[in-house]
Amino acid sequence: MSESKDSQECTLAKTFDAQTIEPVIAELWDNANAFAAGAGRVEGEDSFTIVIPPPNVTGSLHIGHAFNNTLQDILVRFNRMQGRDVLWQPGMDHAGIATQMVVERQLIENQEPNRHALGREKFVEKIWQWKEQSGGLIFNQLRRLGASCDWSRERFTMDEGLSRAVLEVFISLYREGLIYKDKRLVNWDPKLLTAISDLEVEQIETKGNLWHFKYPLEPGISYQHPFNLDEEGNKSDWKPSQGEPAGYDTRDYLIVATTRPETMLGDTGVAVHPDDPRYRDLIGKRVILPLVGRKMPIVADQYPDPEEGTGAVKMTPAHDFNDFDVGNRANLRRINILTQDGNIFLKENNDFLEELESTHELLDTMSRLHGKDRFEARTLIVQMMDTRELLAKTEPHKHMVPHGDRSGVPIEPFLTDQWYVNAHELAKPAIASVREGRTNFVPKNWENTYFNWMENIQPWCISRQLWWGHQIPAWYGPDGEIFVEKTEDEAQLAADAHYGESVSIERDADVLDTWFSSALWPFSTLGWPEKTPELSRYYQTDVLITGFDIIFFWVARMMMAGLHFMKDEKGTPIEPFHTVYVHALVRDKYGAKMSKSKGNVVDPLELIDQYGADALRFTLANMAVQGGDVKLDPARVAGFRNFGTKLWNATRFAEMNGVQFDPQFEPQEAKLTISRWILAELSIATEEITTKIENYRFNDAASAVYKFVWNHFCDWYLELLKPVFSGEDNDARKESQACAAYVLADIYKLLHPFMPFMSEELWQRTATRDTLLCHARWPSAVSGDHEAADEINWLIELVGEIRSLRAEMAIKPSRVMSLIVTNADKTIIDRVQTHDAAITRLARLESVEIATAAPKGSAHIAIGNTSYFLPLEGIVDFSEERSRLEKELKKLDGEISRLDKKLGNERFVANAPEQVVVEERQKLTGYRSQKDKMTAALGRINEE
RNA sequence: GGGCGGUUAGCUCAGUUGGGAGAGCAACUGGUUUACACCCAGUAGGUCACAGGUUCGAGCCCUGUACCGCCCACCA
Repeated sequence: MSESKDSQECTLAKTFDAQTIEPVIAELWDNANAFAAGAGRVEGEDSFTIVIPPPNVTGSLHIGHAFNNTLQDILVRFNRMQGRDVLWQPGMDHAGIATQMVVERQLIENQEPNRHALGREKFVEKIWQWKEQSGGLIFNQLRRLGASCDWSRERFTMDEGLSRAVLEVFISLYREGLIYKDKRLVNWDPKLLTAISDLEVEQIETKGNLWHFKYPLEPGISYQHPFNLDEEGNKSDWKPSQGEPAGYDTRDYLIVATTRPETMLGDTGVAVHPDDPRYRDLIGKRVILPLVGRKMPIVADQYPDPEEGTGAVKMTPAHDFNDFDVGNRANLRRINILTQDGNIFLKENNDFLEELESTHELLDTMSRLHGKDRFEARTLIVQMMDTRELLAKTEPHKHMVPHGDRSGVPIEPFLTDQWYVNAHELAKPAIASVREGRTNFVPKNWENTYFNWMENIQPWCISRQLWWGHQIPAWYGPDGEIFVEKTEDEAQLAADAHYGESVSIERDADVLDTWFSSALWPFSTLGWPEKTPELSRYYQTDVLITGFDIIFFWVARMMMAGLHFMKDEKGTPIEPFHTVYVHALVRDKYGAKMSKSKGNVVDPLELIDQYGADALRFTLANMAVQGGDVKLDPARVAGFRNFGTKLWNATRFAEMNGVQFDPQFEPQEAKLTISRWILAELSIATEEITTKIENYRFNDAASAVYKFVWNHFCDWYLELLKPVFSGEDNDARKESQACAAYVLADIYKLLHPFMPFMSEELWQRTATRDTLLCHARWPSAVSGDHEAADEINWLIELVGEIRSLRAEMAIKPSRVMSLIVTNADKTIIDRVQTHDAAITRLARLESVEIATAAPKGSAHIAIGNTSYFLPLEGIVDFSEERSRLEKELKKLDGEISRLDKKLGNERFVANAPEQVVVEERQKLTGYRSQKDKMTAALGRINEE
């Protein structure tokens, strides 16, 4: 190549080496402090804030994080390029149970003393040490993904500042009566030895049995129990809905059913429905609890369903949530017969022993069952009941058993003192905000889920019997009086004042549920309760991006906390965010949930190693369809890596042809049709990408970039430029070089939110830039140029038709031939002349000639009113062309008759919008003219 | 039991206000052309789950059915 054509050596490698370059770019951003809040902003622009869903301090990056953070980063980078004052607030969650478990496990592995041996203070110290050394791994991984958080503002839920916020919130809510202490049943985890909230309980379907036990009535009491007879004359159960029973048995016992025999030791009654005719006369009478000998009342309650089971239900108020409620209404005793770790507890259990006679049977029961594990006790009790002929029936039974989501063991409803938040009260404004559109869910249907939960919300149990977390700021006086204060000193003062003397107080040992501090995240991270500049600038945050699995855990609670504590000058509550974008969970390529046990986990870091962060991000963005699951097939990541390579090579090609950024270039002044065309296409793409990101249509935005780069820019624009670059027209070449550079620069910008590394690298390498790409101004769309578009679209269609025809006719690619154009008007003649070089090159022709008559022995193409012929004589068999034309004609006939019918339908013409009718008419005219030409061509072939 | 979502090409999925269905991958045919084989050109492939209804017109709206998935729920 000669110097005069500005050609130069290419400085880019053949492919983008993500492994090497991504870290370099990351460092470039780091050194420039490129993601600090407000970096790159334009004076006067609004702020844009996202708080990261804080990952667990124990966590490492899984594919869900990668997805979630990719979407956040797209929005953040997009807004930063819009010139907004952007803050992406990063941070981590102390993750109470999870972290404590990790460190405890580590102690075991290192054969160090366990936490009880260490004591609370030392153990917590160990966790802090662990956090400093091993915690927060995930942040480096997020950096590798390209997450543009303001890392200098990293927060931790156990930070001093955030802990102050927790303290403030707890104390305020306590003083307002919205936090209180209560003794009621909680979900108790017998393995982790702590209470957990309803949300941390997972219902798992389990195969079990329904055991039917006979509970004898007090001596001397009996009743008539109805029965039915089946066809074979056997007795069967009778239900109140079945009319008259076949007969009655005299019974001196009741039959109750249970899935949990081990809890019967804590039974304190039997409940029946007040209207159940079978038991009406027994209400107020007593039964005797087998194995124990406790005399328990038969009580009436609405809870038992006469149509279910036997209609009589044993009551264990201390070990079952329903029974607890019934017990409250019927005034039944609560007897706890389990220890914290789920063993039977009878000896020296005063609740249990109260009112019992010390019979031989009781002593036997106690010696056989005391201290036994709850499941072992279940088997034993069934055996003991069977031995006494009190086991009426054993039915296999599938039911949902609550399990602790962390420990995986069945949870135990357990009677303890715990702290609760009055969620019902706090939920009211949170519901109203969404109801009234001040906070919006995207997609909107998640609002139903939100309402459904919020409207049925239960008191939130916030105390945990753990050591890692925010210790509850409550102290107890000698008689149990509670003093909630910020510090021990203040509590001491309050206590002394209360008692009128100096007393010793003791702090509540429990810590708060981790989600309690997470609920404050959107304002605690900004410095609240201090009135910081950040708080006023960045709160309310803009959009929260999260998976649907934590709407309840987190979104709902942030709404409650934010609305309660954040107010404007007029005292109007401010929502923590105006939009909640809820994305799907990432599943494997078969749609199954990823889990370690299934072995189908896709490790995002492996994908990054293999294909680069950009490729992974682009894949995830492409799959972020609103509503659907995301099924990730690693093969797709390879495909999008290829997309990156394509652009990389397009840049290489441009560079090799002297394409250089020219600040003088004004797109409005472009003269060449191809320039005006690609600029118009660029504008359309810009408009679409912008709108789609603004509407959280990440997949549409990504595919719009993809299409523009690959199908418009590479497939056509660069191909069309090849003859220009090698041609003699210096002005045309110069404009093309400047125009290509201009378009490329915009491509880098448009691509940047999706593929930040490669786009930044190309941006930096293709010109001397006065800014980082991540701070460059987002392009704006300008109006299109229809004339140029028509012309190039004609060109594309023509070349496409010729290519198809050549392939169908099996004409060798190496064979060049002429194209004969007939029936061309001035416009077409001009176009043919202008694009002669491009057409011959792209369609592999020798020349393009204007003629007045169709040449002999040629294949025919009709576009608009013009005919194009490829001479085939001596090249192919004409029967090929004949059958091709016949096939085309058949297709056209189909279309024509369809349109004829449609347009012949008066009601269509009358009712359809004017524009649709016009379009259909135009289509019909087009097909007809094409048909005419095809018919003529066929006629010629048949003559020859 | 309640609620939500899905069913479109061999596979994975798009299809935003109703005007005869698209992409990527896979398949098939061909290809050393000023970048790119992680490429280029071309081809084939669909009763849009089923049945009704509304409409001039339905993948899209309505009703029902079947199958699949998820969430919530106190069935002893």
